[in-house]
Order: sequence, then C-alpha cells, then structure tokens
Amino acid sequence: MSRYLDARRETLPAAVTDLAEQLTEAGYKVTGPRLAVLKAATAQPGAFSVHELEQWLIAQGESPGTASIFRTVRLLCDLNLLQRIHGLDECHRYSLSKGHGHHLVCTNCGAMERFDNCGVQGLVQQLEQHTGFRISAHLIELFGLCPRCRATAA
Amino acid sequence: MSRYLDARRETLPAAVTDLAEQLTEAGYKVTGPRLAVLKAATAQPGAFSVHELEQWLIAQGESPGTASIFRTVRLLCDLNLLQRIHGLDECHRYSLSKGHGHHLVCTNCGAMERFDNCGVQGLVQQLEQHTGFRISAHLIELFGLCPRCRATAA
DNA sequence: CGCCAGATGAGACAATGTACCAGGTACCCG
DNA sequence: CGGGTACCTGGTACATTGTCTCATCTGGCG
Repeated sequence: MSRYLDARRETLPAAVTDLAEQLTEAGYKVTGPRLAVLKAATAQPGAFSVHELEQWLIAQGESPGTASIFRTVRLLCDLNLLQRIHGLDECHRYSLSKGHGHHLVCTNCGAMERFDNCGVQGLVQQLEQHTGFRISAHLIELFGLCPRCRATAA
Repeated sequence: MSRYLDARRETLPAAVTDLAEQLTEAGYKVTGPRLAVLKAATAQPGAFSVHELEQWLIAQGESPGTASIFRTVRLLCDLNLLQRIHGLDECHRYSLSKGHGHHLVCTNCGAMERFDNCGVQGLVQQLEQHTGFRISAHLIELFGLCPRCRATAA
C-alpha cells in the first residue's frame, strides 16, 4: 500500500489507481510523475507514442521531464503493464496491455483492435522442426483500413 | 543498360551486378556510392544495420557519406531489393530480400532463417470478418535460439 | 518525524534517419 | 564520342527517440 496513492485515490480514475497498485506490488514507489504518466496513458484513445504522451501532459500543465516519461514508460513495459507496438515504418508506439496480445492497426486513422489468439502455434512447431531453432517469442502486427476509413475512402 | 556498370562489370560479384541492373531498370543511375553500398550489403553474412554497413565500407576505405548510405538503403527498400526487419528491441535491420518473406532470428547470435509461408491467411480472413477491417499488410518475425546457441547454452 | 534508497529533472550525449544545397557526374542524344 | 542536364553526392545541420549522469528531492519505513 502506498500512503501517497491513498491520499489522492479519490481524485483519480480507477484505471490509474489500479496500475499504481501494481507498481507498489512490484516494489516501486508511487510518485507524482509516475501518476501523471499513468493518467496520460489511460487518457489516450488508442496506442500512443511517448511524444504524444508528453504533449498531453504539457497541455495539462503537469509534464515531468522527458527523461522521466521515458523512464516510466520503460518501467511499465518491463512490468508488462504497457506493451510496445511495432509499426511498418514508425516503430514503437505503446498501449496499455493485458498480457500477450497483438494488434490490428488502421494505417489511415490509427484505430486499433487487439486480438489475442494469433494462431501461430502450428507455424512455430513446423519451423522448429524444420530449422532446429527453439522459438521463444514472436512479433505479429496486422495493418489495414478500419471500417470507417473504408467507408469514407469509397 | 548502364555504361558505368558495364565498365566495371568484370570486377564485381554477380549478386552486385544483378542488383545494379535492377536499379537501371527502375530508372535510377548506377553510381560509385550505390555500387559500394550494394557490395557492402551482399558481403554481410545476415541481416545488417546501416551502421554495420558503414563500418564495413570504412574498413574497405571507400565509404561514401552516411547520408548517401541511408539514401541508398531507403531507395533499395522502396524498390523491394532490401527488406526491413523488425526486432523486439532493436528495430530496423535490413536484409537482401527476394519478395515477401519473414524471418526467424536468433536472439543470441543474430543468425537468421527466412521463411515465406507464414500461414496467416486464415487469421486474416477471420479477423476481417470479425472486425470489418480490410487487412493489407502484416508484420511477422519470430525469435528464439538457433541450434548452435542451444548447444553451447546446454 | 527523520533517514535514506530510490526517484526526479535538466542537460549532455547517442543512434538513426531526414533536409538542404552547392558542386559533381552518369546517361541520353545528337 | 563528347556536351548538356537531370540526377546524384556528401557535408552539415537538424529531427526523433531514447539513455546517462549527477546533484537534488521525496515517499516509505521505522
């Protein structure tokens, strides 16, 4: 438990206090800058870049330094509270994560769908037999047009 | 055809002249710096970063500027003669490409296997139905230990 | 409440890549 | 085969995305 967190629990969205508690459980302190980053992350509509996070925080008038934002984002990634998303051109956006998951990203507007069952097990087994590799991780992202962008494009 | 290329065709590996001809066909000039980058790329054992390319060229005593190397690499990517490979941490390595392909990369030594049949069609269809997205591209990379690294690790 | 390990933040630095522009050169064409 | 020109070059400055250092501060614990 964190006294700092308890003192402002009432003023924070549940999503933020939830994440903050996981920080405490992992042995990290709950601090102003970290709460600010959590607030910013939960406030983003979809996946976000660190730059977007910083702009949002500046707009709120409570941006900690760039270094602190990057540090916090990295920490959250290490704890699997954030997930890195890779793009075809633009690498490294981030999204709040709930375990293993992949993303289907609209190349036009950035809308994002998560999917968990990536159906890659068959491929993995087949390749392990074929190549002798022991496969331990995979990176799968899909890209296309979301229904709305398809409609406006037509 | 390129006079410049023809003049030094004898002194170049076939892989380089082959790529250079594809530059010509696409309407680009064959120049010294571009040939140097092609030589460097074909000389790499596996996937490479732009930095590694530049180090190799410097070691050969014929490095064009960093800007030219990046420009050439980007051009080759645009022409699908090079393929960008995405990693979990380190993004953006490059490899000579032959069409659509994915990679199985050793997280320990960087060894790489290409595979073409990624068996993702079923997943794509299923997700298109489910989400209404029109899926046009995908990013799939697998990571693990190659046979040699598994042996030395054991 | 006071101590202190851990967190902060300003700024330097690093890696990767793009923009600009004066000067150079491969290629087309006659 | 040589000239004109569109394209290419390379050096430098700059942009983006991070990381590192270090003096200072603060949340958590006793």
